[in-house]
This record gives sequence, structure tokens and C-alpha cells, in this order.
Amino acid sequence: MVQYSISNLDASFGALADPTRRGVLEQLGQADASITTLAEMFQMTLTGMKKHVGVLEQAGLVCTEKVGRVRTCKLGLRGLEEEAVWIERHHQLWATRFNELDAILEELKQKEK
Amino acid sequence: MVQYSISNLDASFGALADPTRRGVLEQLGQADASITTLAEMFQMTLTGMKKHVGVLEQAGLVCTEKVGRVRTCKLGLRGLEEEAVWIERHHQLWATRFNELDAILEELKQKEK
DNA sequence: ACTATACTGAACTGAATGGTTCAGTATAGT
DNA sequence: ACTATACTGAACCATTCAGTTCAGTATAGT
Repeated sequence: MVQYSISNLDASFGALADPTRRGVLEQLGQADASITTLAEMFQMTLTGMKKHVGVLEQAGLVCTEKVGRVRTCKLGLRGLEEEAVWIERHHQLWATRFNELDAILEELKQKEK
Repeated sequence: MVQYSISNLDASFGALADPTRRGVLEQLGQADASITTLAEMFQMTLTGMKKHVGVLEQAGLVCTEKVGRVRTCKLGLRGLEEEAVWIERHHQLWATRFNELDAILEELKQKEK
């Protein structure tokens, strides 16, 4: 059985799998925003948006702070580092696989001659 | 309202959100495998594994070919390019935001003097 | 021809998701 | 004090998801 290490990749890739949430990240990349603002931008109820923000917060991609009655959302402190690393590593796996394939094809070509 | 462009990021990030599926990709990075092999490795029924492979296939991360009675799974032709690009772009958004923050902090420090 | 293997598909289950409404609490402004 | 704003939480709903079982079909080996 293959053992996979525990990480929050589940949470973060899960968070990124939703277009609304990717949109929220995009937005927060431009400027911080309140739940209300985000809800309006994505035509959604406050409650709905709060859930999305909750998911992003769980994944560590967003952090929020409530001052007075408004909760302001910003990009989280850690910024997709882990995800970038994972993707990059696998990018290389792909490259390796296809290089091997190339090598094999190359070999076959040689034999043809 | 914010408009977001259509893409298969939903499918691919969704596919990556599951540890079993990330494990399968990892495995296929080492060697091609049949559904049976994968099912055994991840202690799962054939049917269950076939569904996971289906999800990965939909996302274009895996491709399969059935010859005789065995279906062989390999890494898909396109390899996380789109995802890498998305992540990288947002990596930069983060950087920008935090650079701005640095700038502001720097400014505040100056005034203190 | 017979048997074992490898997959496939339909149908079912429990839990998670993405959204809603509605009733509440807390703060801001007049 | 009163009213509007901003959020919060519980409860609900339909859909999807991750997995199962079970009954099939097709191919490989003897």
C-alpha cells in the first residue's frame, strides 16, 4: 500500500477548485474587502460568501479580522508555497516520464537505420 | 459583478484535492499501471479506483488505453501546465501585496525618525 | 469448452458542498 | 433611544462525492 504524507493540500486544492473562491483570491489580490463587498461582487448572500471565506481561511489562503461590525478579508500570510512546490515537483515527474519516452523513441529510430 | 473566465481549473484542482488521486499521479509518475494494480496499492475496490481514474482522466491529467482485458493508465499528455501558471500568477499577486505592505511599513518607519 | 482474470455499469449509501432563508446579535450614525 | 448596517448561526435543500456491492461482459490461459 502506498503511504501518503498528511498535509493541507486537500484543503487548499479543494479551496481552489471553486471558481467563486478563485475569484475571491483574485479580488483580494487587488484589495482587501469586507464580506458584504465580496457577496455583492459575486452576487451571493452574505451567509453564502461567509462560507466561502471560511473555506479559504481554513486552507490558510485568506485571513480575516473583525473590527467594529465589519470583517475584513485579506490574502493569508502563506501564499500557495506548498501548492506551488507540489505542482512543480510533479511537473518534473511529467518531464521525466516524457523524456524517457523520447529516449525510447530515439532508440527505436536508431534501430530502424 | 466579477466575471471569471471558463477553464478546466475546476476539474483539475478538484482532481488534485483528493489524496488518493494525488497518490495515483505520484504512482503513474513512476510507472504506468492497470486499474487492478492501482486498486490494490490504494486498498480499494476496482470500481472505486476506476472512478478516481475517471476523474483524473476528465481533468486531462491521466490517459488510459484498454488492450485486451487490461486498461493501462499513464500520465496525461498535458502536465499541470495550466495549474502551474495559475498558481504562479497568484504567487505574484501575493508578493505584490506584501511588497506594498513592506513599503507602507517602511514609510511608517521613516516618519518615526 | 471451462475457468479465472480484468474490467464495467447500475444502484445504493452516508457524508460533504454550495447554496438558501430566517431569526438573531452587535455596532454605527442621528 | 432608534434605525440601519454587518455580520452570525441554525436549519434546510438539492446535488455531488467517495465509496460500496452485485451482477454482468469480455478476454486469457488450459
